[in-house]
Amino acid sequence: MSHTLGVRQAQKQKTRQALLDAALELLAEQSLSSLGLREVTRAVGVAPTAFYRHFRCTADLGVALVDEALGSLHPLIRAAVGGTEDSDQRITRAVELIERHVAAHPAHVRFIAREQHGGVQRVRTAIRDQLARFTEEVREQLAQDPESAGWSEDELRMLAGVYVDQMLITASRFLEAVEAGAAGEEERRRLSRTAADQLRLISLGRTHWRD
Amino acid sequence: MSHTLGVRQAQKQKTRQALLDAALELLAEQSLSSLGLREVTRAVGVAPTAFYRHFRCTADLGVALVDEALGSLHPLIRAAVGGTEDSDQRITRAVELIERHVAAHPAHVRFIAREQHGGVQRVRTAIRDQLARFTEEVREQLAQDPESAGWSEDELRMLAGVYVDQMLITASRFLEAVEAGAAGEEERRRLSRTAADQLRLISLGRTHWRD
DNA sequence: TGTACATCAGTGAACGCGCGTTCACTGATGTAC
DNA sequence: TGTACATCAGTGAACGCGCGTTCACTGATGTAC
Repeated sequence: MSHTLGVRQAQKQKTRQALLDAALELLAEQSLSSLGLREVTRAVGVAPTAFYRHFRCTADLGVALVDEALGSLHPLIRAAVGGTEDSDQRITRAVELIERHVAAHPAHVRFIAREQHGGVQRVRTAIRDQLARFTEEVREQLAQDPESAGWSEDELRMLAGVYVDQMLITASRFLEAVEAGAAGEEERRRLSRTAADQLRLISLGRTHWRD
Repeated sequence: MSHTLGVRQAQKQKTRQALLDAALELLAEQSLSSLGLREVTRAVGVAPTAFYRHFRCTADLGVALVDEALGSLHPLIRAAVGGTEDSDQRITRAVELIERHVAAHPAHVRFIAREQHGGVQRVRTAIRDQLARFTEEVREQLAQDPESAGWSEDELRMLAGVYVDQMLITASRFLEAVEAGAAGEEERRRLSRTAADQLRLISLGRTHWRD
């Protein structure tokens, strides 16, 4: 008979999520360092003071948004990098996964792109740490590939870094096209091709690294 | 007998530059979308209303900062990409140029990294346009290289894009190490090596693109 | 099951403060004669 | 060179406004017996 949460806890979580959602929406048009606590509570429809029941300040809320945006992304990273098809198929699939993720979660992608170098130190740090984890995971995936024979750990990390950087740049480019709606459709196709070519270029460099 | 400016114009320019400098310094700790006009004038030591003699709003000041930060960078880009030495020497030189530029103008680099995806549309657009110009310039330089025989214009632009993206990422990584001061010196050396390896990887891909 | 008490998410009034913007101004610089 | 007038960068007072934070509160939910 495990009522998992209780009415009070459930309601609290709901309000907290409403604050996160409202903040994310407001952050489409501004940076976290200018986001006001009152703006967020006003958008949700609660008193300003209710904010303090969930976060100490907007920077704390920002860190929670980083977890929400990137914490659940690890499976997608593995899916994008892993796989047993040939190189070209993997690249096509990776670009598609990125495009779909951006279309499904544009606000999260924008938040990460914006706050990665944004004005709130703790949020920057949280993002950098998560991206470093992604790089490690990609490195591990690459290490399992027969093509990585003879590569040092540092070299694999360097390669993984290029892939992660490239995926983030591709995501933020897709974002602009997604925001343009139907008008950006051709741009999206063009971006897909360019992104795939750029990944191919990097993979080619990888193949010949040990020449 | 050409007194180039006149006392009044010269004084105005001086104040304008002081506003730009003060804003850039304040933007070390926050984003443009939260920068206040009064903060800037207070830092300079003029009345808040003096601001309006130079800019209509902080977004306008931001666009002026983009020009200051990127407008003068075109010669450096050419120097970094061009040259007749062999590939490895060019890469080493390019990474050195980036590192020196970041050390000489850390605030400018941070501003561009931060506002590239920041909360002020017109500033984002100004940065994107300048970066697109860089990509075109790099493409033109690459086109002159014998190694580019058989490459289409789009392929060269794709390659130029990878180089520009990579240089920007490298610059923003150096920035973190530069901010750490003496403590970041080893990190800077590590970054130099990684950045050079990443450029080598891309150049290798380039060499084998037409295989 | 019912009762008495504890917890705590959300309220609403109040505060002092800094913001962007307006306006009429001052006085040094520039210009016409 | 001197004079009379125009320009305009910077001033300082004033405004209404929304901000973050404090505090004592309310009333639904949770808990102990």
